[in-house]
Amino acid sequence: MEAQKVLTPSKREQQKEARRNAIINAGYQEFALQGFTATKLDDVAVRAGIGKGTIYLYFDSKETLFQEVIRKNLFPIRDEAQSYAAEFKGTATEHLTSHFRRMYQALHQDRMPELVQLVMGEGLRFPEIADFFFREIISSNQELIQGIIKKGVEDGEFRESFNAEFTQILIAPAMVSALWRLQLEKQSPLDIEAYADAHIEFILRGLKA
Amino acid sequence: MEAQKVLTPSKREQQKEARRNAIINAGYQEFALQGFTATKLDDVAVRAGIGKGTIYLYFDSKETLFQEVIRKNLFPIRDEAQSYAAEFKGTATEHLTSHFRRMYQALHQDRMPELVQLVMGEGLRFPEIADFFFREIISSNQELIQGIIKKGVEDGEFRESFNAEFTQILIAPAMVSALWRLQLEKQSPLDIEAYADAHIEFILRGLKA
DNA sequence: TTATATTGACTGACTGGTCAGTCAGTTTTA
DNA sequence: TAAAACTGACTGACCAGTCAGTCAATATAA
Repeated sequence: MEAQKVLTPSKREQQKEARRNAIINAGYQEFALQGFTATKLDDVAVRAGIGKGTIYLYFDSKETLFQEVIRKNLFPIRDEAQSYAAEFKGTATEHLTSHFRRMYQALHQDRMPELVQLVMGEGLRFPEIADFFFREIISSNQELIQGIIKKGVEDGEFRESFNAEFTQILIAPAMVSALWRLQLEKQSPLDIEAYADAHIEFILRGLKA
Repeated sequence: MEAQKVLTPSKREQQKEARRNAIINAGYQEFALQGFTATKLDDVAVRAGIGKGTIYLYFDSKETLFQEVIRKNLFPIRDEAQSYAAEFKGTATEHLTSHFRRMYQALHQDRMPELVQLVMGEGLRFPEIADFFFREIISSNQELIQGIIKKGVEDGEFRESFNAEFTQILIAPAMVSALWRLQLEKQSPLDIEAYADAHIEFILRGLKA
C-alpha cells in the first residue's frame, strides 16, 4: 500500500492531474478563439466540464492560467526543435531547410496560428509574458538558427557578410504566414506549401556564399 | 455677410471639425496605448478635453471610432507611397530600395508600431477591419511592390523565378521589426538602421538575376 | 442696437449588462 | 467520519452607451 502510493498515483492524484490538463486545454481553446480579454472563465469551465470555482483551485488567476497555456503548448515544440538540431547530420543548407520546414509545420498545426496572434497582439502587453516568451522561445530559436549559419559560414556554404544577429529577417515571413492564414485567408488565400518553398529558397539564396 | 458664410465656416462649423479631430487623436493615443478592448471611452473623452457623450455625437460606437482612427492614420501613408511610386525615375533596384526605406520610416514613426500591433492583434478579430485593412492598405502595398519587381524582371535586373505573389516574404521582416521594437526592445535591443540595411540587402540579393 | 427666441452642441449621472474572483455549502474519496 | 475536492450563486467593480438637462451661438424682433 505504502509502495503503491509512490509508484502509482492514487485516484485523487490522477484526478487532479487530469483536471489540471482539462482546464489548460479548455483555456487554450477559448483563448485562441476569443483572445485573452474576451475569454470568460465561465466558458473555460463549461468547456472543461467543471464549475468555475474549480479553476481557482488550480490557478491563481486568469493571467496565471494564460501563462500555463502558453507554456504547455510551446515548450514541447521548442524542446523537439532543440533535440532535433542537436542530432542533425548534414550540410548547413540541408539543416536550415529542414529547420524551417519543421517551423512551418509547427506554426500551422492545431491552434498555433491563434496562439501566435494571441502572443503578438495581447500577450506582449503583459511584460511578464513578453519576457517569458522571449527567454524561452524566441532566443532559443534564434540561437539554433545562428548556430546553423555559423556552421554554414565555416564550411564555406554561406557568405560571411550577413549579420546573423538579425535572424528576425529570416523568421518573420513564417510568423506572418500564420497570421495571414488566420485573418486574411478570405480576402486572399495563401498556398502555404508554395509559400514555404519560396521563403526557404529565398533564404538560401540570400545566404549563399 | 451672406458671402462670408460660404467662404469661411462659421464658428460652429470650425468647432465641429476641431472636435472631430481631437476625438480621433485622443482615440489614437488611447487605442495605441491600451489596445481596443482595454480602451475606455471615458479616458478618450478626458484626453480630448470633452464629455463622454460628445463622442457619440461624432461616432456611432467605439468600433466606428476605431475604424476612423485607422483610416485617418494610414490613408496618408498609403497615398504618399502611391504618388511617390508613380513619379519615381530610376532602376527597379533603386526603386525597391527607396520604397523599403520609406516603409521603415513610416513603420517606426509616431505611434505606428502600436498601430501595427493593434491591427495585427485585435483589429483582425473584427472581420470588417480586417477587410478594410486588406483592401485599403495591404493590397495597395503588394501591388506597388509587384509592379517594381515586374519592371525589374523586364529590365533584366531581377530573376524571373521569384513568385511575386508572395510579397509577404519581403514585407514581413519590416512588420516584425516594428513589433520587436515595441515589445522586446528591453530583452534585446534592435538597431533599426542596421536591421533595415541588412533586410534590404537581403531582399536585393534574393531577387537579383 | 438691444432683447428675446431658437437651435444644436455638449455634458455627465445613470442604466443595464458583464465578468473575475469568492465562499458557504455539497459531494466524493480515503 | 474526516478531509479534500468541487460547485455555482453571489459580489463588487467596471464600462459602453443613453438621455434629460445646460449653455453658447445664431437668428429674429423690437
